Amino acid sequence: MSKREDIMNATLDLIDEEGLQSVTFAKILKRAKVGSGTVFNYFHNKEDLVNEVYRDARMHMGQCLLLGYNSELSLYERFKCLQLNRLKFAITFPKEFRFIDSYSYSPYISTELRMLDDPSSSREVVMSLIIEGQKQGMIKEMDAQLCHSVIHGIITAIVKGYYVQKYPLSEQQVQQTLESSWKAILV
Amino acid sequence: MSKREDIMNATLDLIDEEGLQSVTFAKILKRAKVGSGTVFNYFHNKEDLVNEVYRDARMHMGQCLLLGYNSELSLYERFKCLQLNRLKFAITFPKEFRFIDSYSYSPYISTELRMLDDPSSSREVVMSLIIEGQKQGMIKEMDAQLCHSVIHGIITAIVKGYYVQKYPLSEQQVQQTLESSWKAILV
Amino acid sequence: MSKREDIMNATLDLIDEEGLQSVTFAKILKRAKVGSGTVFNYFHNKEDLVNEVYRDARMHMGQCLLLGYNSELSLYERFKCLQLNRLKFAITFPKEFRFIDSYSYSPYISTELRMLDDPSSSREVVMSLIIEGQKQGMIKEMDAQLCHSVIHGIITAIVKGYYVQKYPLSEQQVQQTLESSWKAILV
Amino acid sequence: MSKREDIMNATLDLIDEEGLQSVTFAKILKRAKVGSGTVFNYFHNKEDLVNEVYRDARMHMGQCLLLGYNSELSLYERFKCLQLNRLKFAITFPKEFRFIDSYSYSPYISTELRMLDDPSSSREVVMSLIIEGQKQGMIKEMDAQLCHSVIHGIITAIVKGYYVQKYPLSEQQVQQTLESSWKAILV
DNA sequence: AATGAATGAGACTTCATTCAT
DNA sequence: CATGAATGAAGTCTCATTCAT
Repeated sequence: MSKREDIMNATLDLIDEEGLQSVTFAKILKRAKVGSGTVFNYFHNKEDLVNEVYRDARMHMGQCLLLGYNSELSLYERFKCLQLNRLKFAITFPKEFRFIDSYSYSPYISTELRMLDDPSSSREVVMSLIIEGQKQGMIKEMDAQLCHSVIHGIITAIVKGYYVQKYPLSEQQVQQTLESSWKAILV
Repeated sequence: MSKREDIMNATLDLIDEEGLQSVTFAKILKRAKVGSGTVFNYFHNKEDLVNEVYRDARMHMGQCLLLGYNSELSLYERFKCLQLNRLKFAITFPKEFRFIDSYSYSPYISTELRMLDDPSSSREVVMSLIIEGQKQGMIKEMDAQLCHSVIHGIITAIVKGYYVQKYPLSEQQVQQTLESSWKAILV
Repeated sequence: MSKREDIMNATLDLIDEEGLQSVTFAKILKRAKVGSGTVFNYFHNKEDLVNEVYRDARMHMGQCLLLGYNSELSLYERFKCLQLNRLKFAITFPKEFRFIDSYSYSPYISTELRMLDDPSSSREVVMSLIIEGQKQGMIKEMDAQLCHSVIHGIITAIVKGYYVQKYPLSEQQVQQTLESSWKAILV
Repeated sequence: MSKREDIMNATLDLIDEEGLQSVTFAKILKRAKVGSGTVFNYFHNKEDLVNEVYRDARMHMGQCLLLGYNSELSLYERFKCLQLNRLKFAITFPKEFRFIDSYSYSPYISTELRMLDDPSSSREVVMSLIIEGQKQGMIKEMDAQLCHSVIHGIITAIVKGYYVQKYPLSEQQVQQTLESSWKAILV
């Protein structure tokens, strides 16, 4: 693994463990096992490093959200695919998910990066799915953005509870969660 | 207003504006218009100050969440009351809400404080309401904590979208949100 | 003596001894006997500190250059006064003089400061004296700025030779220098 | 052109543009278009590189100062030749001249190098010319070194004014400058 | 109680230099 | 010879905290 990756991994780990505010170069260097100068051969400064880590996490999530998405499937199946992908991503890559969730609106993250759209723009996919459902009369006639917030918010809250071990997430509970989020926006 | 309050208000303002990580004493002192030594007459150190601000915010939210709660009302009305109270609090006191939402799991906030239960323990009220609904066969038989996460998550996501002006929150949209969260947990 | 003065004196000393480029805060702090933070209560950064030292030196020199200047005196006597004042300043305050001479065109010194005119603008006094002499037919008809460079250059070169002990500057040699510079610009 | 020369030229350019203190290897490497290791094949370290550049400049100036010098000519003509050579060198090779003038007494330049005598020792030529003139009763009886400082100082001051465009140096003004410096040391 | 000058640990960053390729 | 990734000593500067007034 390259030094650059070592540094980025160490940074993500530390952000997750101690919070962005308490991540120092000294800690990063020690964990990544590189000399202090090395970081600056790859990143212009600390903010740049953090932003690169953020960009990577966003790109990664963007890819995962659309895994196995098949526009031929029924509305409900597509909905479940997208919601499940998000849930799985959050569970499989908790550090990435938490970092994105916690710091997207931190002043440390540049505005342009925050606005970053996923590679294949999963956000757009979800939005158009909602609108399609509304046209079909299945999904409630409410602001599509609001709708999006509702279903996204459920997943986010669920995984956060899972992280702090308020409950496990068995197969059954995952299904219940998906159903809940589906029912929340039905007419 | 006392110096102590000046300091705490300035601190909350700055946390909301710039993020906890970039709040320095220098900025607090300037905004609160006090000398640097004064802070240490009221707070042991910076962590202590932040935790006091956090405690205040939590206490305040705890009070607001149960405003007008009447255990005589129907299950649905009680549910709406609690959800609406949370939504109103978030809209009326955005700085408090965001601070609590963003930093509850920051290492800066002491564990005991994070666990803090509201004065009249609104959390318990919500939980028992869920369990009561499940006994009556109205609310879906899923982990009560999970259920709680779902309805809480919807409110949180909605107000965050509102903060960044993805949509306004008209009376109608508020009602739609409450309905959504209710339907999300119905059998 | 105030800490601020301690710091400025230490800085001037070190610049003179080791050159601007090798002056570090560590050296300044040690010599001025102050803590590292103290400097930054008085100066915004290193460049600011150096510029303040430069400003002081320029102000000081400006005052010295016009000491005892009497516009009633004869042209030659006024000329000698000005030249002698510069020579004396250079001899009495070698650190200030060398600093000004060496670093006026260093990028470290801000442009505005470099352009700084002496309090009572000794430069203007010299220039008008030259022009007056030209009108009287005593001083050679050459560009007044060029004339000024000539007489200033002689003093500068002389004191630099004196600094490196190429020769002492006895009373007689001072007089010879003044005469030389006078003759250099006579018709 | 060899890499070695590329490096030395880049170094001189940068010293002139930004000052010795802010010249870094990174800048040199970029401008000279060589890898970082390459420098160390030619120069032991940074100080060594700078000293080599200085030596070259001094050697070059030494050669130029005696161009066309003819010991058969009259005292005044020889004087003018030497002074004019210095003036021309300064105008033709401003980077070399400024480097020598500014940093001869910098601690970066080794003492031995600073003392360096020109190949054909122009300094000695000027000095003996002065002494010869004094024996003939043409040049004022003052310390020969002082005398040397006077005429050298005039040229230095003139070209510095020219560099910052205080005035152009027309043929006439060059002649006036030479005359001035001659008159400055006449009896 | 209120102040703010002084402090120093520790943060970020630069840069000359090395060394394996 | 030529390269440039890696290095770490040393630099500048920040900031929470102390303490005499």
